[in-house]
Amino acid sequence: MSTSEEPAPAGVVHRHIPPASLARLTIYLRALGALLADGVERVSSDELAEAAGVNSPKLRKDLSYLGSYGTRGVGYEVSYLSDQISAALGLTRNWRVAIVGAGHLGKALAGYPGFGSRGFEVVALLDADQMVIGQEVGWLRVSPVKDLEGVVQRTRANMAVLSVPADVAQELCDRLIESGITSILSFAPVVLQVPDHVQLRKVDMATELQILAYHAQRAQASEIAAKARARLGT
Amino acid sequence: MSTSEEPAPAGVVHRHIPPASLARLTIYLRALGALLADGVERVSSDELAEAAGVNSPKLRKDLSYLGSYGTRGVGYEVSYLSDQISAALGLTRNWRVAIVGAGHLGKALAGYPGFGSRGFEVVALLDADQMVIGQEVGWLRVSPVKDLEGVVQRTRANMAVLSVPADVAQELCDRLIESGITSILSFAPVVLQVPDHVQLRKVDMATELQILAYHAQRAQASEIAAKARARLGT
DNA sequence: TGCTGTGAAAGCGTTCACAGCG
DNA sequence: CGCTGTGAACGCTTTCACAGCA
Repeated sequence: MSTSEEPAPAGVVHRHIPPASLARLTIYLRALGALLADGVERVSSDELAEAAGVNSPKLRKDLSYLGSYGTRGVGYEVSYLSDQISAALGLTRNWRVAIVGAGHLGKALAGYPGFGSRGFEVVALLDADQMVIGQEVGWLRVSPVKDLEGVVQRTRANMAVLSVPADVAQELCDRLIESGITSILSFAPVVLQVPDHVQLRKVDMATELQILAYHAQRAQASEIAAKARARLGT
Repeated sequence: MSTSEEPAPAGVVHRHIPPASLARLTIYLRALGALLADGVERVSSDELAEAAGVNSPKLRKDLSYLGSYGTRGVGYEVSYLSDQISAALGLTRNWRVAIVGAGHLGKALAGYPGFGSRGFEVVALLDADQMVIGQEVGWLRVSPVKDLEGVVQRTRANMAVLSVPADVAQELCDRLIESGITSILSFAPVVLQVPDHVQLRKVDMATELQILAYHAQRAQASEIAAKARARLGT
């Protein structure tokens, strides 16, 4: 298990964690953190699965992509498993995040608690608005987005968050990539074009709400249908 | 095509759109809106797919879950297709959204532009902090979260957004459900427990960043491996 | 005996090639 | 002839049952 595909350079590089598992591993990590804070030393897959809101075979399968870190008949040691997941996700490195756009969203992100911890550090906060530039937000001062390239270089940022209006998102995305950033998390409600070597993830609130609306509408519709059927039945 | 499972009460209820398609349909809708604003009347699946960042067979498959709204040899009429997707997603109803938590994130959401349009209306903004209660945010005044039940009832909210700290999220989630809300979008970094009839969706920035970190780490690792190989090769 | 780790089967989602109309 | 609509094949996820250790 947990073989590397090449002679392996120093650290163990795991062979491909499926995207669906990857997303859940971050949830397990958070649940383990909570257990650790509570002083819990061991968990079974059932308990951890419960805390993470999944079923236990799925959790065990997910963990099996990393290796065998449990003890049969006993369970998992909380701190050890937490470390192993962190390592597999690349959270032992220190990621330096530049937040582009210092509106309410950008400020919310800059102040996000689970952000500073877990290997992420916000090293820059940028905005185009003269009224906002120079403001202090937490430990940071808002830099002019005009100087994006310089700021990225000086702060050695290696990740970026885009929290800007849709109409300027592509332009700023291009400039980030030009500056050497290859990992971008975008909150802008537009489809961004990026080259293959750049990792782009999107968070889209409009999409989320619309999906909720779809389910709510269906629930309502089938409720109405049920009532109609009941009326006809009696 | 597009059959309904029961005698069909008034509007056509489509038989189950796959989750993955559903998420993409919201993107197509946005792209169609942009085309509409530009005065474009017709699109081919190739063009729309390009705008939405997917390949065209996938787009056509997605649209086929709704019905056959295109013209072979020609393409799709922008406004008609837009209406059909809106109808299928339940965006013809008016959704009344209560935002719980008026920190930076809550305020950002309250002011979100693509929010007011497309059938969503923010009808309440609540917070626990005395300093924030009573503040005006856009057209709204922040209400005390203590009166959540009353506010939900008075405003006839039928959806809620949770933008509160993790430690109070479950409690407020329970109160929302108690108040009759069955669709909740949570930004709190915790696993929330909800009954089956409630639709809960989560947006988790920590998860997104960690997924980016994983890919960035892998890219780096394989780069290092490549360099090592190059050195050994020469 | 108890709980982990995992192959094998079932269920979804995506891709593709092409049939079907305008 | 062009572009849509779709069945069938493929690949990825999830589920399950149970083999494997402590």
